[in-house]
Formats: sequence, structure tokens, C-alpha cells
Amino acid sequence: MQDFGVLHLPHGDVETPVFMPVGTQATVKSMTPEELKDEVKSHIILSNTYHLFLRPGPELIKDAGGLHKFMNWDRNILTDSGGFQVFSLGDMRKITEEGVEFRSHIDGTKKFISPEKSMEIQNLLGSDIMMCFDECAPYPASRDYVEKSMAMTARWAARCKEYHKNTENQALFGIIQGGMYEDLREKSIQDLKALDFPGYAIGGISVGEPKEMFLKILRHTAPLMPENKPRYLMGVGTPDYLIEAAISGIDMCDCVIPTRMARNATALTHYGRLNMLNACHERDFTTLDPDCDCYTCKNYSRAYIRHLFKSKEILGARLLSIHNLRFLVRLMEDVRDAISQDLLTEFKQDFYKKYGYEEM
RNA sequence: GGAAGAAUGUCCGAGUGGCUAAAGGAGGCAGACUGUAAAUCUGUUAGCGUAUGCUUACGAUGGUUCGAAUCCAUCUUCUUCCA
Repeated sequence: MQDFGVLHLPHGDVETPVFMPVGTQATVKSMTPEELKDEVKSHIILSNTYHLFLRPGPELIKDAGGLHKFMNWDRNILTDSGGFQVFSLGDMRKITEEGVEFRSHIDGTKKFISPEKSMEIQNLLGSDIMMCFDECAPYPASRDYVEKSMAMTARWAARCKEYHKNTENQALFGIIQGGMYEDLREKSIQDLKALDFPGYAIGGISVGEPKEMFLKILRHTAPLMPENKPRYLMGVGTPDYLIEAAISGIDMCDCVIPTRMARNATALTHYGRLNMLNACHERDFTTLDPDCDCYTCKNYSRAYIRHLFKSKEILGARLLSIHNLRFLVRLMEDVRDAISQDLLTEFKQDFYKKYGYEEM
């Protein structure tokens, strides 16, 4: 008999493993906080340092009473440091030891984020969990590049820890890098362990590599992370990745997939993905997923949702966002149940079979 | 009654002798999306065939030409202007 974990955070307890919806710009796209609480049943969401730094600016959010008050969300918030934008904004930035110079994607102006600046911004936002400013290396990347990048991320982590003082109310997590190289992952863990963070994340996977490689790095890295502290796998993911993460001992995951796919008309179900634009749903008056307990599945048909997308009505994106988010939050609830009954492997097998995933 | 203009693929619309099975949209069909520059992006969209290809296509019918969506004649329909 095993037990799942609980994170004790300033805005409430969070049972783990947990899936965290992403609300980059102080909003989980198209969702109200009430829907996130009452329909999705989420206890923690993400937001983003880089995007809020550019707009509306952290001082404004501080004057509004902090990010929770500003966006009317009284549960927990984890803020990403801007490190992912070092990766995703591609050639619109320049990396130096001191930090990263970004060219704003909004107006082209130059913005500089250092480890210290990222801490300052996240302090002003007042998130419950802050992330160290890191470099998320691209895939593929040479061993030489990844080694240097990982070492710099570790030096940046030390600077983050040194700068961050509000440790009572804001937990700062370190981020393990090292790309697809197992020994570099090990080195990164050692470097960060020495800094004694209250939680650790795996960054830099789920960046376009094949699933076998993702699993290889996940299965190698997660077990080496400190046992008594939360383990967060960043940017994951699809149902199979979430289950694999839980099996490897991961406590927290986040991903844009449920909301982005929702806006692009894809529904996640226990029986695989559905593209709601497909002609086969035109006269299908059944629910999205017979095994789902969400607001959308309780009230609307596939035919109606398809009609909304065909007509480019925003309600379609909203209804699918509720469904996809609830689907992943619920998936983790089921994973926790399975863990408490010591049936996680069986749960995975059943889920994979129903969904149509290949075992790996 | 007279004058001018227009008719293009599912729709809108470019094309004014060969490089045109026909630009570009829209619509249709399908695919992708993993710490959000994403309500976005990609492919495909006359028929048959695995394919070289063949057939049918630019209002209708006939003609000129080696070759026509493109030039000519007649007809049909529509738009605008004049009486």
C-alpha cells in the first residue's frame, strides 16, 4: 500500500501527481477562474514571467495586489522563469553569461532578463512557486553545446537562490538540464542538489525528441532526483507522457496541449483523440467521452461542438478547453487512486489499450 | 428601343493565343500541435489510373489557328447608363 503526496502551499494543499493548466498571460486561455475551480477542479496553475514582464509589467501587477488578486485566482500559481522563451523565441534573443537579451515579440524593443531580474519579477508577481532562470537547450543539440548550457544554468541557479529572499511565501525550484545526455543530466542533478532547493524540475525534454528518447531521459533522471522533495516535469504533456511521468515518480506536470488543442478543435478522450472538425461528427449527437464527468460532456453533443468550430464560434474553444483540462486533471486523480491501490502499472495498461497507445 | 460592360472550377476572383487542369481567397476534406510569438500551422481539393498518362472543363453553338479561357460570329443571361 502506497500513498500519493501532498504539496503544502500558501494557497492550499495540492495532491500529487498533479497536472497544472498553463495560464501564460495571467489567464488560462478562454477559462474563468470559476470554471478552473468548479469544472476543471484544478488547484494550481502556471503563469509566465517573460510574458507578464512585457505586458502589463510586474509593477502594475504588484500595484493590483499581486498576480492572484489581479487575475482573481485564489489558489496556487507557479510562475515559469522565462527560461522556456530562451528556447521558443529562437533567434529573437541573445544569450550571455550575464543573462538573455530578448527582442520583444510585441514591439521589437530590447528586454534583458538575468537570473536576478527573473527573481525580481517573480517576487513582484507573488507566485507560490518560482522557477530558476534557465536555458532550455533545443533538440537536437551537440553535447558540447548542452554541456556549456547546462553548466551556465547551474551558475544561474546559484544566482537565483542568492537573490531570492522571500522564501517563506515563495518556494524557488531548481531546473535540471542536460539535454539528451544521461551523464550530463547526472551532473546537472549534482550541481543543483548542492544548492538545496525545496523542489526540482526536469527541463529541456519534450522539445521535439522521439518518445523513446523522452522515456530514456525521464527514466534515467527522475529516480536520481531528491526523494523527499517535489519533482516537476516541465512541459508535459499528452496522456501517455503524464502516466509515464507518474510511474517514474514525477509529482507535477504542466502543458499547453489541452488548451491549445482545444482551440484547434482536438478533444482528448479515453478512446483517443477526436478532431471535432471531422465530417464523421456532423450528425453525432453523442457526448465527447462517455467516461468523462465534465460540464461539456454532461451538456453538449459532438454535433453541436463540431457546428461551433465550423462556425468559428468561440464557445467551441471554451467547451473543449473545459473538457481537455478536466480530462488531464481527472487523469491524474485516477493516477493517484491507482497509486494508493498500488495498481499504477495495471492502470497504464488499461489506459493504453483503451486509448490506442503502443506500449513502450 | 439604344449604348456600354460582364459571364472562369463548390463560391468569390486573377488570367487576354502555347509555360493553364487554370494565380489568390473562401468553402470542403485530412493532418500537426508537449515550461503558449499558436482561436495557429501544414497538406489536399475536376474524373479515372500506382504512374508516364488519358478524359472532361473557363455561359451555349459554330468558326479562325499547328494550338483558344484568351481572337471572330450568332445566341442566351445579367449589370450599368441613355430615351
